[in-house]
Amino acid sequence: MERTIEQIRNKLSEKGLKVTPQRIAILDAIYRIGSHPTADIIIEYIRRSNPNIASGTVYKVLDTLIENKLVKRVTTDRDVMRYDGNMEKHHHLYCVECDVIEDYVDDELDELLKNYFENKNIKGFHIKEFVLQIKGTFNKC
Amino acid sequence: MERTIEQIRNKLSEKGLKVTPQRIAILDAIYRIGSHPTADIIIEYIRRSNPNIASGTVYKVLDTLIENKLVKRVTTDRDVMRYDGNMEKHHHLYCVECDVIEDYVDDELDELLKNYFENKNIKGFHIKEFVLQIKGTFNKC
DNA sequence: CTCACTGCAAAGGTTTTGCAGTGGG
DNA sequence: CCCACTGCAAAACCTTTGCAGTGAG
Repeated sequence: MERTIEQIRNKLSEKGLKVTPQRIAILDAIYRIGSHPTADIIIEYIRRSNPNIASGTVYKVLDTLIENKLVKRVTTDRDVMRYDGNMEKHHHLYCVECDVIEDYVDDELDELLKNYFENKNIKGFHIKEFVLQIKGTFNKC
Repeated sequence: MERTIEQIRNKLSEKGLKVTPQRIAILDAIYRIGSHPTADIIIEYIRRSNPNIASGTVYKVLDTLIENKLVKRVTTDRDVMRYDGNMEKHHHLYCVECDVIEDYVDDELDELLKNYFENKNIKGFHIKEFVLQIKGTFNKC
C-alpha cells in the first residue's frame, strides 16, 4: 500500500474528492498510527502539528473516507469506533489484554472459508463477506 | 438453553449473584427478544411490565451479567452495543440491509478453523477464540 | 467564482457515576 | 441485619448537526 503525501493526494482525487489539508492529515495519521486508532487518537495525533483541526471535521472526513472506500470501520465489542486504512482483504488479531488490533492477511484462509460456505448454502441468506476476529493474547502481554 | 424463570434464578445464584427482580427481568428480556437487542430495546421491553426500572440499573446489570459470563456483547461496526444471551459457541449472520443479527451454529466450521490455525501458528500470538461475522443479506430484504 | 469543505459550538444519544434508600440472603 | 443492589439524576463521552466563513478546483 502506497502512502506518501503525493499518493494520498492521488487517492483522494481519484475518488473525486477535494484534496484538503485536513483530509490529507487524517489519512496520513491513520496510515502512520497504524494500530486501528479511534477518532480521538487521530485528532490528538493531528493536533500536534495542526492544532486548529476541529473534531467535527475529523468525524465528517472519516465518514467521507468510509463512503469512498479509503477507510473501513473496525468492528469491536466496545462502544468506541476504530478505523482501518488497509483496504486489502484481511482479518484482525485482537489482543484481549491490551486492546491492540493487528492486521492478519491470509489468502489461503479466505479461500478455505469461501469454499466451505459455497457448499454450505445457508438457507435464506446470501453471503457477501466474511470478517474473522482472531481473539487471544500477544506474547508480550 | 434453558430459560424459564426458575432456570434464570438458578443461573444467577450459581454465579453467586443476588437474585433480584431486575436481574431476572433483564435476562428474561434478552432471551425472549432473541434478536441481540440494544440496551434501549431491553429497557423498553421491561418497562411494559415494570415501568420503574432505571436505565442505569440495566447497564449495571448487563455489565454484571457479562462479567459472570451469562451474557456476551455482540461485535458490530456501529456505536450502539448489542447483547447476546446465547453462551454456546456460535457465530453470527449480519444483514447489511436491515441490521438483523442471527445466530449461526456450526461445529464443523469451528473444527475446520481450529485445525487450520493449529498448523498455522501465528508468531507472537496465542489464539483463544474465533468470532466469524458472516455479512450479507436475508432473502426477505 | 462557486460550492464543497472546515471550524466552532451546541445538541443528541448512549453509557457511566454518585449517592441515598431498599431488599435479598 | 448488612451489604449489595436499585432508582434517580447528573455527568461524562462519543458522535452528529447547523451555520457562517473559507479555500480548492
